[in-house]
Amino acid sequence: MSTCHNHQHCIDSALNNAENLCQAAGARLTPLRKQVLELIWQSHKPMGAYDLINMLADVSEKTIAPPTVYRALDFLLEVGLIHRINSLNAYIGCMEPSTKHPSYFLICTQCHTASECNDNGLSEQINNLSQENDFVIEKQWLEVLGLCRNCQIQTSV
Amino acid sequence: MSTCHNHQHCIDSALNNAENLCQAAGARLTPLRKQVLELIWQSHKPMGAYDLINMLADVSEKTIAPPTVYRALDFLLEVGLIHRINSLNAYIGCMEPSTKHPSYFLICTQCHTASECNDNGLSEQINNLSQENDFVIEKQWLEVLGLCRNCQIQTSV
DNA sequence: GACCTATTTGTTATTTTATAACATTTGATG
DNA sequence: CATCAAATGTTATAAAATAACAAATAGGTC
Repeated sequence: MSTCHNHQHCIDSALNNAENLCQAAGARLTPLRKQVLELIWQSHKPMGAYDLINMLADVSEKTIAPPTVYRALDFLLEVGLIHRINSLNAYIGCMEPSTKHPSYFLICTQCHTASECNDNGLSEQINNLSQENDFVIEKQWLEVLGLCRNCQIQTSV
Repeated sequence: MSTCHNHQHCIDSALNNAENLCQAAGARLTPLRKQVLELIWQSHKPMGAYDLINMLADVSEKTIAPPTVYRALDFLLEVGLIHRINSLNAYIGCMEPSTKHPSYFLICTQCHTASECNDNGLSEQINNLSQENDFVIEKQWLEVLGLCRNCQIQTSV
């Protein structure tokens, strides 16, 4: 991903965004939570909880137990700053945390990049489908696994 | 679910279907695999692997180790006789195993009934979205959590 | 600032879900 | 009936997540 955009800028803006959102919502983006969010934003690939634990241990020079990270993840999920990729047991930064929205992802099985696609047409279709079934939506996840543009090229060479 | 249809018929037809499909595909629906499929079809609720292990232990009077069940589940997933509900780490019988198709589910958070909805419009929408992103689909899952008709009524009383 | 309370984080142990590695059995085929 | 591949059994372990309780810390109130 660092090939096609300035990723440091990406991280910075995500963190700034997070600060603002939390402030507005009266939620506390503590150092730990911010650190976890920052680690998640290191890449555009979904990151496992235990990956984060290891990264935290590396950074902070003290071991971090699972509950610590899971609580930070729960907070970030709750506030909408990250999404969970269920098919991978992994977590990824939200591209548009300012508005609550469903979690739709295209996930490359080769390079593991996950790209969020907030598609209104798709949302409507799912809303309609739910209405037809008298079903009231609480949460929703779409996970599409496959090959991204880049990896199709690599693979076909 | 047993309230609105003859569930034994449901199970029977699923098992028959499975027999035929496996025969046609040259896949072996062994007694164990059939038994696991039958247990999964006991309800329209997603069933955990360890639930199945316990049920098998009850039925067969001998303990069944995890790998045994997971291998049966892998087989059934492979052939397309069941789906995995990633958000619940659980497995459920496929309603239309004769054709390969994506896994779209409405899952009630109250009664835990999961209903598969094979919607072409939705499929097309997702295909379009993928094409726009030059993404080649391998697998896909949609999981919508919420309240089914019945449970809305129960809840609002 | 001192005190109180709620929130957050630390810590230990355990649960839940899934797989690795190797042994044994079964079943189709020559 | 001998052989080989596929399926199942067995033991141990990995990976993901949570329960339960203790300690620390941030905000609000006097």
